[in-house]
Amino acid sequence: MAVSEVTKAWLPIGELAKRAGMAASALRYYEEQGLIHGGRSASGRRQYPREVLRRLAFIRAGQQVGLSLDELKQALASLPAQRTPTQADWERLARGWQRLLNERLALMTRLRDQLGSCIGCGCLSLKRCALYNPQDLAAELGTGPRYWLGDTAPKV
Amino acid sequence: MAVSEVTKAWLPIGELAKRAGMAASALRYYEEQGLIHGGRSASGRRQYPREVLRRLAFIRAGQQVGLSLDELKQALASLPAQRTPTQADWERLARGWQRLLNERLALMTRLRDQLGSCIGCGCLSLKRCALYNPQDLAAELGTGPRYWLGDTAPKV
DNA sequence: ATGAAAGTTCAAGTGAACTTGAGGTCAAGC
DNA sequence: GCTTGACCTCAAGTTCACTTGAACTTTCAT
Repeated sequence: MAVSEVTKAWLPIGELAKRAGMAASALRYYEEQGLIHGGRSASGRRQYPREVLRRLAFIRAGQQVGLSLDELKQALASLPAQRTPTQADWERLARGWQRLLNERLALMTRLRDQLGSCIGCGCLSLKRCALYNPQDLAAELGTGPRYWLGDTAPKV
Repeated sequence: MAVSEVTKAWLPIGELAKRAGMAASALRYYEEQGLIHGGRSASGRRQYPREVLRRLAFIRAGQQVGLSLDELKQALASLPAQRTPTQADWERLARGWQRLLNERLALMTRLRDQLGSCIGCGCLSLKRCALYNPQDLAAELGTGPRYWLGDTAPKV
């Protein structure tokens, strides 16, 4: 019989790290933070089901659009705890996410379009200037990561 | 004669902070980091020309799209040192920036569009999956801030 | 049987972007 | 003239998302 029986396919952390393109230390950190979960072998080594790869992909992509690990954790928490998430589960997640992505896209687009007419203009129309009045857009971001926007809103 | 002569309009740090919607401590930090510059009063207090407001707007907006202070500093360094930047100067900056914004927009758009068909699908086509293969897009981001993408690329 | 490779825990370090606090100075209004 | 508030410096603290290192164990190939 071949080396893999029915390929139970528990992934040790190093293997998972390689497949996900992340450092093992990061995965340990994620587990510690409750973003991913796995079992242990008899000798205490971490073992992950393949499903975790999808979680990691979700996490990575989420980070790319500026979500914090905490936000990602919230999102992932809505997945079923012990049964393997179905396609429908993931799609529900993705949908909520697309809304956020769309918002962020709108923010950036608006920023881009106003830049040319705004940044060099002397900004006579402060009321509608994306640069001087980012707070209305920023409000949507809520308690997100600091680097998306500081929490101080202009009083101007 | 009114209270403001020709309105020399040096802004003390508190005033600038209020107008920019940022904390004074942040402005001190920016100055320390060389992103903004100002003079001092006889008694050693910081004084900023109004032009600095524009720099701050630029900085804030840049942060919103994920640029680091270091990148912003580079961009701002291309402004004329002591003469007040002209409209043309700012527009040149804005143009280079729009390119970057466009790239980032493309990344996010692609991410959004692939999410629905990707995240719940089992991802048979790993080769063209935005979730599993973000590194080609990420490459453009260069040495940017960490939160845009870690530096590890998947080997998958 | 042995040594490398891969795993473990736990504490501490890193870098970005600030904030906070202590201790002190200066200017303006009453 | 005195208090209040805005400002100063400098050092240290904070959060996020990890990484690094030390000390130790387990697994695997030869």
